[in-house]
Amino acid sequence: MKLQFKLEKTDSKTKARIGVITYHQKEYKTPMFMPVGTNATVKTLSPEEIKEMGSGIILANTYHLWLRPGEDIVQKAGGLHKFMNYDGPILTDSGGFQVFSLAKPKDITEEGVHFKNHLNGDKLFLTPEKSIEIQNKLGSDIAMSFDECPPASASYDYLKQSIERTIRWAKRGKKVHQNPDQLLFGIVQGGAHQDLREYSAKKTVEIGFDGYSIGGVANDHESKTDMYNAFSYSTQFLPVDKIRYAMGIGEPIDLIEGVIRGIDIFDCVSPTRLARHGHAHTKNGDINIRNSKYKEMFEPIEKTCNCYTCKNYTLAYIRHLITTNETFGARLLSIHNITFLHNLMQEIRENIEKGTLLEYKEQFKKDYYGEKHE
RNA sequence: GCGGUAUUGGUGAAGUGGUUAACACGGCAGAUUGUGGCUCUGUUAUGCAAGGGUUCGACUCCCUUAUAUCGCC
Repeated sequence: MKLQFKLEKTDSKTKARIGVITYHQKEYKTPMFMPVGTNATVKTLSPEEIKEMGSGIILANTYHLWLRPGEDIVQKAGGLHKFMNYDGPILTDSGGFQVFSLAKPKDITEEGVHFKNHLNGDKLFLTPEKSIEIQNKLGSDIAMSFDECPPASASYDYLKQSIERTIRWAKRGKKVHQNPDQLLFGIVQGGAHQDLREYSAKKTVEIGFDGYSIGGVANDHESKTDMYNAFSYSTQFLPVDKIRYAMGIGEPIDLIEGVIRGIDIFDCVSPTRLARHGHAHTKNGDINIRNSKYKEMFEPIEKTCNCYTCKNYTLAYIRHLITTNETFGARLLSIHNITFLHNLMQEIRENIEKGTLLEYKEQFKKDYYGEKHE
């Protein structure tokens, strides 16, 4: 049963959109934030908790599941949903980002990418066809094209030839894609260059995908301006009736700016990673719960927050769990951080409905960064 | 009671007459955007048990005291 997307509303003042994803009789609104579950689990959280937080799509990682337990085992289990007991929609990354982080430019060939298994150093070879085959077997609802994800600081010439190759890889991947219940998304690259983003977007749309991703952002300490421009340069050439997905974006302000530039869905490791490192999102900025000032604060992270963590646990207790390296602390903070982003997206949707998204953004920034910011 | 040995940050400790007392852990603080629960960065003893002495200069040598510990009567 394929996941469906329907565009419901477009903001008159910005490029923001509201849409509905239908999946097995359930509806999920966009703009949406997707938690990341690399190894077929959103780290420390159960599927019940994920659903209770209001998550829709979650992300799993092709590269990691390819290595362990292997796509054949997941297939034997009946696919990712059954394997991990999650009946909501699942999106799989293509492994392209691991190429970016594990391979050297010289290991990237026309045929595919040679790189080392990060677990044991074994030589690996991933191709567009292999990536799609793995994702077909995993049985995710949305598969990603296998792309190269060059850093934004790469030279114009490198980006240009990389985009050309990613487009050829996208065609190869689409050709072998054969899971009728699975959508396949193409990926737009091009760094911060307007013409390259335009070219990449148009060529990718020409191939024809079920949705489109913006890749190559927030991977190289590039400026916020460059990131936001990359969104704008890309989305303007994408079909309005298809999902636009900004890969790896999760800072609250980036979500708002992304939505304003026409993005529908985002994924990011940040809420769960920050949680493991003891950080919590709040309306008034992120906090490091290890800070000694929380030692005796017997109150929730945010009094107004409706999440399980804030309804039941105090800063002092969570700080204690984090400093003693107890996994329950990471779990409580993960619940809070993911809920925070889901609530943020809901407020974004409400403000698109009301036509007040830009005002909302200004207020959010004031609260989050303080009066002094900008 | 007599004799030996020891005492350096919150902790384990290095140093041995010569500029700012090594290193590690911990603490404090920061980083983290298509996940290696990893990692990285900064900071953390105005002082070497206490007091006195020798010396140009002492954590380092000497004396006294305190404490710990071992052995002997």
